[in-house]
Amino acid sequence: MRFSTRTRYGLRFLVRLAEQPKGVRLQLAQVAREENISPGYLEQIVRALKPLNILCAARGAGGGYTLAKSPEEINLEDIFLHLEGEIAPVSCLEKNKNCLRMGCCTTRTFWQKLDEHMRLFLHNITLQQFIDSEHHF
Amino acid sequence: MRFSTRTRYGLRFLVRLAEQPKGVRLQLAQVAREENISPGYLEQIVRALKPLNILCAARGAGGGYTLAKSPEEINLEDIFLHLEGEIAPVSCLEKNKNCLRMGCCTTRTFWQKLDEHMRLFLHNITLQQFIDSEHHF
DNA sequence: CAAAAACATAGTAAATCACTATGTTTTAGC
DNA sequence: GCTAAAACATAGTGATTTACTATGTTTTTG
Repeated sequence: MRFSTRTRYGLRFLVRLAEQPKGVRLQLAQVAREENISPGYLEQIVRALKPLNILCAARGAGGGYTLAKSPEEINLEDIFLHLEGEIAPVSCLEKNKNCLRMGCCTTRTFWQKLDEHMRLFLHNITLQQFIDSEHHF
Repeated sequence: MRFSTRTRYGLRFLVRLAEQPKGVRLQLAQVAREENISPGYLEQIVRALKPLNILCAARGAGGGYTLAKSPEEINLEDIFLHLEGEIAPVSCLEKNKNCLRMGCCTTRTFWQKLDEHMRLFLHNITLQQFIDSEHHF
């Protein structure tokens, strides 16, 4: 069970944005340099976050990114969902895939519980917790 | 975030053994047939469980496997550890690997918490819960 | 001693991962 | 308006991992 670099890098990018005072833009290339992440790769990752609508992008020279919401309104379940593709721990649980063993599988319910447990954990963590020393882990 | 077929198949094999009355042996090939798993692959998986010492193997004709402990003594954390290799959600947390960003990483503590959370969840689930309708998920 | 089962290692096709390369489009500043 | 800088976008690619298969050896029962 392992999360990809996509999720790790993406999260670090978002934490960087969350650390910024409201309205202050950060450029992707700069974050990539500071975080030691390949700029081209980070661009792909950030693009995957687009449909989530938590990013404000300014194009052109002097552009950059800000968060479209405040950090406490952004939870990790959503972020992980967009970066990992799906969080489901086993392929049997993916939607649009109905497992043949569904009726008889002794382990299916377990995997569902694990999935729920994971989602709940991630749902209750917001970007705010990464920057707030009070709620820091 | 996804668990491999190794873990899924291995778990199903162990649940099969747990379902059996105490002392009743099951043959790997039979389980593989009934669970629709490649026998050769299942052998590899079962071999990975060996160091855990939860299996009793009888070699030779008429041989097979039983559990070496009662199902409520076998928890999923141990099983997953042996089947997945390591449960750590990100490579930075693996032992014998000291991440360069360790001191400055804003997300490391989060990954540690996720790791602990996951382990605790798995630790509190035993094979018994898969066969017991009372404690069934 | 033959068959059946566990034990063991090596190889392999397919998929996934972690990028790189090569652009296009938009905007700020001169 | 032109140029540089930044976001936006797609395709390709080498390395690694996954999910097996193939080919045995060893042990035990009948």
